[in-house]
Amino acid sequence: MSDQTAPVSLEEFNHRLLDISESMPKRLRQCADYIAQNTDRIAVSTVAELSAAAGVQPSAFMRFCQLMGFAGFSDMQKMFRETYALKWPDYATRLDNLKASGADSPSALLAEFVEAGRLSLENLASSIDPETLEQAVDLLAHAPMIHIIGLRRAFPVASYLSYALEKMDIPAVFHDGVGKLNHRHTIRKGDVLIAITFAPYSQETVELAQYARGLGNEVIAITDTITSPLQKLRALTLHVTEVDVGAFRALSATLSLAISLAVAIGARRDQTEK
Amino acid sequence: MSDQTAPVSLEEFNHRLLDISESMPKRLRQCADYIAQNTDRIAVSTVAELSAAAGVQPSAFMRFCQLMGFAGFSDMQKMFRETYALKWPDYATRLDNLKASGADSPSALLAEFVEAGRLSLENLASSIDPETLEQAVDLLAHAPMIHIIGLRRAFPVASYLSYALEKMDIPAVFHDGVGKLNHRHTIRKGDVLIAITFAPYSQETVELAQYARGLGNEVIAITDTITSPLQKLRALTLHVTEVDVGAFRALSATLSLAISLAVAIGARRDQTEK
DNA sequence: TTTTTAATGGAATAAAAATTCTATCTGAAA
DNA sequence: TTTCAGATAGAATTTTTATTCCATTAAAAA
Repeated sequence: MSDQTAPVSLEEFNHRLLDISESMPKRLRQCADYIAQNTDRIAVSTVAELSAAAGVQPSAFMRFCQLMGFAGFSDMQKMFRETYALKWPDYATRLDNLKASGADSPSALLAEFVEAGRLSLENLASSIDPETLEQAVDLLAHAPMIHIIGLRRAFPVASYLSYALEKMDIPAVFHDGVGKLNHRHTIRKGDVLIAITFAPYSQETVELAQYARGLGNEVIAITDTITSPLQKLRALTLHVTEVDVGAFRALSATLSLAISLAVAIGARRDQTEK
Repeated sequence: MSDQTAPVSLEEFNHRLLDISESMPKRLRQCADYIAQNTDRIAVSTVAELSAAAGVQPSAFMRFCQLMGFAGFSDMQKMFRETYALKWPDYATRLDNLKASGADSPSALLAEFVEAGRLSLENLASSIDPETLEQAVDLLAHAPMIHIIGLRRAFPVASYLSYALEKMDIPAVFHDGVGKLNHRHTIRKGDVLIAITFAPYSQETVELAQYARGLGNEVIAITDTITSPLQKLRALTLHVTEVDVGAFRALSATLSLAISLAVAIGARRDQTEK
C-alpha cells in the first residue's frame, strides 16, 4: 500500500506512472507498460481483462493499482470513469445534499449552474460534428428565407436566433406562436426551417417541421436526444446535451450553438454576395 | 425477449430505439428517454446507476435491454464498451480540433463562443456578491407578484425567467411588449420587478422600472454595466459581465444567473409555506 | 362492472468481478 | 550453498453487480 495520495486526474496519473514504473519489479512493470499504452481501456475493462492483456495475474494487477496510490482497482477505475465526464455529476442528488446540509444558498445554487454550464460547453465542443454544422450553415446561407420555431424551454433560443439574424439583415420569420396565430403559409418552397425542441417535444414544433418537410424543404433540428420526432423527418440534426441541475438547465450550450450558427450564416452570406 | 437481432453499432442502436420507444409502456419509455439523452453513460455505468438515474427499478431496465434486442444489460454494455473509442482528449485539444477546420469555419466560430461562454461563467462565479443575490431572492420570494421585463438582447433571458417561474407556479407577469401593449397597470404596490437590460438600454425597460419605483416598489436589475440608468433608481443590481465574440454574445452567464434566481425563489417560497 | 392481460416493484438468486491470502518461487546477500 | 526478503501465481473469499422470479398493481378487454 502506498503512502501517497491517489492521483485525481489523468495528468497526475501519468506523472505518477512515469515516476515509479522504472523501479517496479518485472510483473508490475508489465502492467505499467501495458497501461501506458492503453490508458483508455481502464474505464471499460475488468481486472481480469486488463491483467490478461498485460500478461500477468489479476493479483499482480491489484498490486500495481495499489502502488499507483489507489485503494484497489475499483478505486482507480472510478477516477477514469469520473474524470472523463462520461459520467456527469448527478445534480438532483447534489441539490438534495445541499439542502440537507443547509448550504442551499442562492450563491451555492448559482455555483452549481455555473459548473453545469461549463460541463455542457465542454461537451458541446467535443460532440458537435464540424461537418454537420458546416452543412447546416451552407443550407441556411443559401435559403431565400429562414424560418425559426422553438417553444417553451426552447423559446429563448429561438428568440435569440431571430434577434441575431435580424441584426444581420438576414430574412427570417420567427414562428413565435403569439395569439395562436399560425404563420405556416409564409413557408415557400426552398425556404429552410430551424426547429428547436427538447424532450418532451412541442406538438406545434413537430407539426411545423412536418409541414415544411411536406413541401420538400430542408429542416435543421436543434435537439437534445437521438430519438426526437424530427429524426424521423430526416432533418439535419445538431445534437446538444445540456447538463441539468435538478429539473432545470441553463441552456448555455444550446444558446452558444445557436448564436454560432447565426453568425456563421451571416459571414457566409457576406462572402457569397461579393 | 425480442426476436430481433441485437444492434451491433451505435447507428443501429439509435435506429432501434427510435423505432420502438413510442410503443413502450411507461417505465420502459422512461428508460428509453433517459438513454436517448445519456447514451454515452452506458459503457461506464452499472444497471443500478442507470436505472436509478432513469427513475426506474433495475428489473425494468433489464426488460428495456431485452426489448432492444440484447440478451441482457451486460450484452448491451458490451456493444458500447467495444465501440468505445476515446472521445476524451482534454478540453484544450477539443477546442483545437474545432478550430482546425479553418479559421472562419462555423466550428471555429463555435469554439470561440464556447471559450467566451466559459470565461463568462468563471467571471460570473467570482463577481456576483452572495449577499446581493441573497437580498434579491429574499425580496422576490416575498413578492405577491413578480414582473419581468427584458427586450431585444435581453428578451431570451426574460422569457426564460418567465418560463421557469411559471413551471414552479410562482405568480409572474411577463411584460413582453407584444403588440406594443403595455401592462404597466398590472403592477400593484408591493410587487417586485425584474428588469433585464444591456447597453444600449431599452427605453421601455427603463420606463417600466421608473414606473415601478414610482409606486414605491422594489426593482431588481440584471445588467452589464455599473452605469446603467437603473442604478439611478437605486434598483438592487446584479451585475453580469459577458465576454463578447465580435459584436455577439452567447448569454451563458446571464442565463445561468437568471435560472439560479428562479430556482432559488422557488426553493425559498416552498420553505416559507411550510 | 368483471375478467383478463400486461406491467411493475422489490426481494431473492445467480453470476461475475474484485480483493485477499498463502504456498511457492526467484534472486540477491551472506 | 544457505538464507532471506521480496515477488509471484493461483486458489479462496468477499463484495458487487446482473438477472430472475413472483406477488401486487394498473390497464385493457369483455
